[in-house]
Amino acid sequence: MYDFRHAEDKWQRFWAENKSYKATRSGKPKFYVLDMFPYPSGKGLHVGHLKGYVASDVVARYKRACGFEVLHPMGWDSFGLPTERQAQRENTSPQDVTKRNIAAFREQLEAVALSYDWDREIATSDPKYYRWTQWIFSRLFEKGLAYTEEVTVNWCPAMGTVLANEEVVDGKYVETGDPVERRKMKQWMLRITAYADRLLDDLELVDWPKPIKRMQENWIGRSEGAKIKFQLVNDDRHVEVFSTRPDTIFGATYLVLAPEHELLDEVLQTAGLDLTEYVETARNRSELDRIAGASEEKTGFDTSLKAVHPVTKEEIPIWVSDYVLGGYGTGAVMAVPAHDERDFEFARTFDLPIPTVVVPARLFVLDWASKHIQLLQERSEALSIPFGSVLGTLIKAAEAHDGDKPLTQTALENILKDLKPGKHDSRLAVEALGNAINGAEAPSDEVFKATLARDWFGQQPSEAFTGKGYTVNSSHDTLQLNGMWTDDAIRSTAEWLTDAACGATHTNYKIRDWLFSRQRFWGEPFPIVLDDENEPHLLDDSALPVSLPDMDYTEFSDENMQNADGPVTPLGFADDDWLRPEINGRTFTRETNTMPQWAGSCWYFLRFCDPGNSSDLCNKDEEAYWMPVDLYVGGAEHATLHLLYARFWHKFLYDLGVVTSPEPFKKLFNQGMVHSTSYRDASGKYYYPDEVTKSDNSWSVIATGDPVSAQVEKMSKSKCNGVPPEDVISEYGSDALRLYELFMGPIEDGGLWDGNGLKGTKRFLDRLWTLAQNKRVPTLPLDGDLARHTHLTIQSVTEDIESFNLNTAVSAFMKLLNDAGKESELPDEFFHIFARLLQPFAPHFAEELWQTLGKEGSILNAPWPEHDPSLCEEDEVDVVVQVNGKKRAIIRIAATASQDVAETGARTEVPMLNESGFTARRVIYVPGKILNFVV
RNA sequence: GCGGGCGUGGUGAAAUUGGUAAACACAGCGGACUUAAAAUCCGCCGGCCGUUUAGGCCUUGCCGGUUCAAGUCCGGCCGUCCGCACCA
Repeated sequence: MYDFRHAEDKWQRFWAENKSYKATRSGKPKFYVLDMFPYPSGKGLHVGHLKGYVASDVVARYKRACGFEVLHPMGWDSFGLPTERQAQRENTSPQDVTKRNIAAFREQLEAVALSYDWDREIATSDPKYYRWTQWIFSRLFEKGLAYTEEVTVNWCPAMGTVLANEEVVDGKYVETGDPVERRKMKQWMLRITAYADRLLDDLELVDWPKPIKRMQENWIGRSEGAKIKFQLVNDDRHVEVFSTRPDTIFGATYLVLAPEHELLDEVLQTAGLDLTEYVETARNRSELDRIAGASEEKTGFDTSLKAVHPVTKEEIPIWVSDYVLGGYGTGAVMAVPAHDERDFEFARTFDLPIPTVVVPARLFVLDWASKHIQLLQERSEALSIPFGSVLGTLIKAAEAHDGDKPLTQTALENILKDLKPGKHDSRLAVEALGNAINGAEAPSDEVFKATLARDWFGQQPSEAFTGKGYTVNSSHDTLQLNGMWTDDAIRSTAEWLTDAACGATHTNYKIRDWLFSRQRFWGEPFPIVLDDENEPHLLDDSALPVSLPDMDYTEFSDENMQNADGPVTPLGFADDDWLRPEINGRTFTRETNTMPQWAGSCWYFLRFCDPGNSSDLCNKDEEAYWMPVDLYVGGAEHATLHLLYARFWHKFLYDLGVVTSPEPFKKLFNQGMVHSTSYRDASGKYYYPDEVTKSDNSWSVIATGDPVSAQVEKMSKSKCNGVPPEDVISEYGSDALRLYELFMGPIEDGGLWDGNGLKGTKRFLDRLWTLAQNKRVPTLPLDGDLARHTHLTIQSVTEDIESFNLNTAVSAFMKLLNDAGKESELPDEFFHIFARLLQPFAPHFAEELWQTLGKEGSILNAPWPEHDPSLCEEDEVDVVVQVNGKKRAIIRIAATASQDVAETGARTEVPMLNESGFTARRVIYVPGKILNFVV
């Protein structure tokens, strides 16, 4: 039996003593494999966290064996609120808590034999590290990308701090679920919006999962449109609106202001009570309330202000409604009820007119058809289907064919030509048109006109049409849009607006600037001091790092953090020695906010290239050699947080010339969340698996007999379903754990943790070990089927690692072992290859096996095996014989056999092929795969 | 509501990218070894029909299409998960 405890002790010590994973800049090609570094919480790691770490470790080890210089580092994202809270609870300092948690985390990671270069270990809370975080902030400040502003912020009372937009989902703090309020406060902001375009466009440069890219695109939310000015009646001021559809300007029958709109401030002084109350309530509404209101009926008030329509010069009313957001665009919209769902609802609610100015392409088809009735009728007769069906199918096909582009006459003619009975699913269109046009008879021109009129002009539309189409009802003296396709109408309108000096094209973004300050202690202090007027001054670089002061942390009780004037920051309690520095004879007050947790992780991958540098954040040569990160592995939950922030800072550093690549992470992989069964009683209290028992299909608590429900949930300590790796390792060993983490399923799928599954991977190692002890014959050559299977395994495992399909790599090992188990003697060569293939997956085992084979030194020095293609080829192959696609037999013939040979072979196996009257209409032969007789 | 993904045995999952569906493993069942249990080894293991055998039919959420051939491609449903959400 393989003694995993002995092997783990021995080899972990060996690797540490020999610094086996040390990365040094060399002449070799480099490969940078990075894991998202963890936040060292007091709860420790569970097996779910390890899945991505093990997977990236396999790649790191494989790349080393392939001759790459591999950088595979690990560190700690160690600033953060939970540590601060833990320190309060334990009456100690965040520094002490951090130190302890890091030690515990590192011990857990080392037990899994992750091949990190520990000499490069960093922690974001180390002053030697955050000195450079502050340095980057200083550069941002100098370039005007960091600024303070009185803004409406997401204030989280439970956390006692403000939060970034990215940290708030559904009006709650994404980490804890605590509600978030809106509050006006002066805060530090980073101008990420200045990089919006590049953050969006450069997504093309990286090999990332599509969902993550899509999430970033949506978050940045670029939309092209125009800003349009509406002059106020009897007033020289104007309201500016943003619209992505300036082409619908003739359909704009009123304006709507957001409750936050500044024009209202004055109106409110004379307005009636109802309006005032509405605006005040909306302005103070919490995020949660506002979201809840989205599904309700639209509300609003007429402000009694009037604006002049820029084209028609008609007077239109100005309303206020909370469906218009103060923070997006200009905080005001021109309402086009016929072509915007929200405006439509609003107009319905308040009984405002809904004039149509765009009609869908369908109309064009009808219009064209009305002029080509002859042609349609011919097709109708040729296909012997009703005229209404031909037309309906034509419309359906035209829309499906090119829904977003204008239809051309040629396109319609082609579609008509391609029509076959039943070829297109046209039920809906046929139904509608069949009724309208009345069956097989070709309708008259009048019928068409009547149909068009009824559908688009005659009555109020039943819903907003928001797609592209043809512009109608949109011509006035100087601007004629009638008949234009939407894209052209947008262009024409924009030109007109520019000429008339009442608007211009404009690109708008959903992304806002990044709120960059927090009212917490355990974060990076800003390199900023404030003068008596509260104006910020940047400290000289020589003053860095601005270290956190020693403080009595127990003072940070929740009561102390609040007072009548609002929140107080912990650093505000620091002694004057720290808080009130004297610079050039003048006394300043330090900025007492700290940076958010995301700051440190924005650039840590750079520091790993040169972690000890005290004169630079990273040496230029080191950066140029190692960067960018070739493979980055971590959870998808950072899609619009860390991954966006880090790209922003990286681009800024690129502009400064500090880094040489525009994007930091070339290839990204998301590991899925591991789930396991959790047990919860009626009150919501969770129990550990060993506290509950199952009888008759229901679960109950052993101690009390209370019933509990069992469900599958994300693995986490708080749900008592997080499995600690040390428990698994002591029973099955580190290598069996590693193999199981990978064997569970694809990396990105997460999967369900099944303790029994570990038996399989442990059994695999034990059986291989036994084979090596009992059946090894050193002089035996590796040949025949075993040689073929072995080399095929080299090939498939290599491909699997390259494409990150590690679950199938493990199963390839098992198949090879099952095959080898049938032999009575096995050559050394077989084990040599097996050990090297296994090294990235089961490193302790591979070392131990290598040594058993009499090899000198560590297997880490052995090169990755290469497969011999000539050994992989087979002389004879299985070919499936089918009749009409149905499997009838499998024949074994020469791989190079001709079709004649194959057919002869098939006839001896499948009697029905020889029956009189059997004639194949066609025979399809795919050598090595299939022989199909079609009758 | 919008965007994206996913749906295959009792379970986790494979399937050379259109060519033998269910590899590999877990669980289960039967057997060997053992005083016994564990461990280990051997066999069976999608469904239906067939007493065993031989064999046959069906099967990748549902309906339809393309193809000699569909888990894979196309269209439409249903279910599920994730992200965004009154973004003009």
